[in-house]
Amino acid sequence: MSSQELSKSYEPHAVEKTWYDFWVAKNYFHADVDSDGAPFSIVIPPPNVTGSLHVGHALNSTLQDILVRWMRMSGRNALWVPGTDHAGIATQNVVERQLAKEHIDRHALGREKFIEKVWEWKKEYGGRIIGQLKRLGASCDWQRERFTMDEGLSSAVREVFVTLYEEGLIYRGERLINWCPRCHTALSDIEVEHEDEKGKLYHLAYPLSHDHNIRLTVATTRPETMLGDTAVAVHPLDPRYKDLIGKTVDLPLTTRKIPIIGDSILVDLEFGTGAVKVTPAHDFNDYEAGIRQTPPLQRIKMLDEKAEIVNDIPDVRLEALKQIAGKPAKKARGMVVEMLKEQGFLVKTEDHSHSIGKCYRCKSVVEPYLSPQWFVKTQPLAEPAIKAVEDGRIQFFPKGWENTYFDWMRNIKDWCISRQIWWGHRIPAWFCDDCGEITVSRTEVKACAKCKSKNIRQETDVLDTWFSSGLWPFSTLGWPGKTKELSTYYPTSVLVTSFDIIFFWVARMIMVGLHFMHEVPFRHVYIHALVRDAEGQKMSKSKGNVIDPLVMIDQYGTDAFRFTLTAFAAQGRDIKLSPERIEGYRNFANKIWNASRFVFMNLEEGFTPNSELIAPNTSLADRWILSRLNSIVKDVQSALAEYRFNDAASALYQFIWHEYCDWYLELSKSALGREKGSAERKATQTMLVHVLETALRLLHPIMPFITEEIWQRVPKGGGRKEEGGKSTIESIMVAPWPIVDEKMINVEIERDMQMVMDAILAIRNIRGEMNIAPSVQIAAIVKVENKELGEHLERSSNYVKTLARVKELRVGVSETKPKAAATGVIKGAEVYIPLEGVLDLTQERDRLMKEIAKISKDIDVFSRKLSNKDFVDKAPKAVVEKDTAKLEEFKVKRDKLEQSLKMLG
RNA sequence: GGGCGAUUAGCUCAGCGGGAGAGCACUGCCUUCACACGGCAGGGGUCGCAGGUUCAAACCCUGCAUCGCCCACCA
Repeated sequence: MSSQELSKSYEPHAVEKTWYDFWVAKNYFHADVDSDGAPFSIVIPPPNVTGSLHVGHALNSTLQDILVRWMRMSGRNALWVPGTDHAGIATQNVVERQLAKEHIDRHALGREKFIEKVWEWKKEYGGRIIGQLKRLGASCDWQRERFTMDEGLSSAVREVFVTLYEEGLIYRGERLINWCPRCHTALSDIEVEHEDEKGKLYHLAYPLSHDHNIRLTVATTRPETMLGDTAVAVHPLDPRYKDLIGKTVDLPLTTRKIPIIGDSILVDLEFGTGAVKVTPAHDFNDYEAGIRQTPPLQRIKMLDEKAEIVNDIPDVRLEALKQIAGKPAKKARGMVVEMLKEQGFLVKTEDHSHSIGKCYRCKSVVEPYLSPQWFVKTQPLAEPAIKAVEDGRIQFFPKGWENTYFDWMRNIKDWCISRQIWWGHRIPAWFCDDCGEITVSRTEVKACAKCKSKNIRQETDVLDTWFSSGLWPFSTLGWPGKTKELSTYYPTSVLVTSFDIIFFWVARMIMVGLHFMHEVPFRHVYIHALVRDAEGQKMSKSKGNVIDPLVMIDQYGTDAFRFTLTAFAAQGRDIKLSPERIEGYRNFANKIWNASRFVFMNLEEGFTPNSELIAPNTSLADRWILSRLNSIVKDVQSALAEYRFNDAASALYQFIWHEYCDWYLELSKSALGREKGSAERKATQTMLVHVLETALRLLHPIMPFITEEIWQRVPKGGGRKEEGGKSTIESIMVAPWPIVDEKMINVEIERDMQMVMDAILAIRNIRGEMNIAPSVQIAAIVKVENKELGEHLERSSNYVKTLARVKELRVGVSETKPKAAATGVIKGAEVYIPLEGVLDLTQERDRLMKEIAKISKDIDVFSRKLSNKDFVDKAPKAVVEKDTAKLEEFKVKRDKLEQSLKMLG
């Protein structure tokens, strides 16, 4: 492992694939149910098969990988289950589009053939995202990869469906649902996105049946549905209209008379005209009002499943309807408005902005549509699910998301689970054409359960894709079988996901998991941020601001990319990502690389670290870096345990760069300069290796590749015994996680080291301010307050000489300031630099005056504070004492500075 | 309409009761034998606004403003 083998900068692409293949070959990612160690398990939020890796996946997977690698190193039986989701509508759309390019229509192809095509597509492209996860370094157990339409998962789906049906928690019924006219399917409430849009508010005049001279004006944004009106509602207390309740109006364009009803929920006295047309088959509020009324209102269907106007409305003047039949809703609107206008029923039109529901997959405007669908009765499932979070069996991180969860769960509505598409789990229900009975079964049905007729056909609808992903935490572990995987890894330890699927997925997993497993699906839910572009915009293809993770990986390396995501993964805040931000961490990777190069360069051939030398009785620098290292071990550990990924990352960054590299490596140079084989050199070499090796292990979960690449070159044998015999370990991935050694954390050592650092900084500061060239060696004189400090500094004079480029250092209690000298003041001492030769009196005077001004400000602040009686009386004693001491310190410092100024003349 | 979050150095953000911090950017010096993807030194902020609590407020409370997100049936 000679240093020549290491290039001058880290080249990620040369090593990433090699190590990933190595890990796979060694089977390190595989979790064995029989292995020792407390189980730790995560199931991946299965990405859509249609997807390719975007930054959201990259963040999500990086965080999971960090947890899994960390836990695996910590000796846990760690499992990360990967897989993909069949993503019903999304995938069907993709394949449809692909077929359209070949001028093939799915209806012409037929259901069976089309599904075959989708499978073919899945086989060819469905694995793409998995390959991309591997480039990211994800240590998933690929032997356990699952797909929501695998045989096993499909039987889990069927088991859950049938059981819920038998329990009366799944029912079929005609309800008003959200219909996407483009996808030709029902959607659940949360699959509808509401967007504000500018539209028109049309005022229509409906003549009273008993007196056509009096007309009731209603306001509507959707005039085309007026043909389906079955009532006009007014507020029962409205003095304008209350006497009309019970009378009827003649519905324009039709021959129908519809009642005027009173409904205080539907009608807002303040809005519009105070009178509302009621169309129960095409509006959710009207639908509710229709049920609420006694007797319930008729529901007249205007639209068919294509959201086209249909011709089955009773009692309508055919000429009006004939014209618009078969037209899409939007087109019909214009035509109906035109007709109303011609016949004098349109009073006025005004601009109006309101929110419009759109399909979350294709952004088409959804239509409320009355049709027979399958539903899950959610309330009985929601109650235990709410309780599980209330009593802490499931904890959200950050906790604030629990409120979001509660809000939704406490107002949950039945879940429409049927979709009128082809790709997905076909609902296991059979309709009897003879007696109308519905037979629901776990197995293929041949005859009607009631009349035994063979004249049956299976439901053509499939299930909402979220139905199967809701079972993911246990279906992937072999349920409904009673597998060892289930008993070992369920409940899973933590779910890592983003907030936008709390309702879609998290809530449903909790409901279904509790119902079927009688145990929560996961103990923790970590909700991470959304990744946005540098301006805080959501990334989208149309905006062209998408950052492709694979491009970033190509450009900066996987580790730099992962570290960036981790460093920005603060709880409760979105991540604004830009390439420049990744560049900074690419530099960090390079820094680690070069620090390692330095260490290796300074080891003799065949060097073996001697763990005996890692003891608290070596040099100050050694003891200091050990103390710092152990603090960091502690910090990283607790940060990860609390999902403070950014804190773990910045602690490591700070330690490795600014403590290990900036100080320790520099400090080690004097010891390394000793003759080969000397005790001091050997101890320092051991320490360099030990700290590097430990830091690599701490960093490995975040930066798996570079840490492995370097770790493989680190001479082993120097680790602490309780961390196991590292020399036999083949990979950092399976090396033990560092354990903090509290004894090594030593505040006195850190304080002593601080004094040395302060002295060095003071001298460097003078050099910088006075513009003394680095090549110029200077003399330094330190006047210390007491003998102990003097001895201490004396012992560390090598450090000061090397790091501050001092050729001669004098330390003593009775040292005095030479005539033309610059002064630096540190705690417990004064530093003088004789300025003969380079002296610039004016500059030095300026510097001193600036410093005096600064410290005078501090003194002011503290004097004022301490002369405040209330403060002295009421503040804690320790605080007052601390501040008093500080004030004294400042005053002494100022006196010294003033003295120096005087001496400069 | 309800809820949540944000507002701190030019930018991105940490800090969440006791002397305002980091990274990037900026300025000066340095091709010092690990690293110029570097080193050393430095400049820069009345912590969104207005009140209040407190001996003490970036931090707690109230209100306001701006931005972002989520939820909700406003015809």
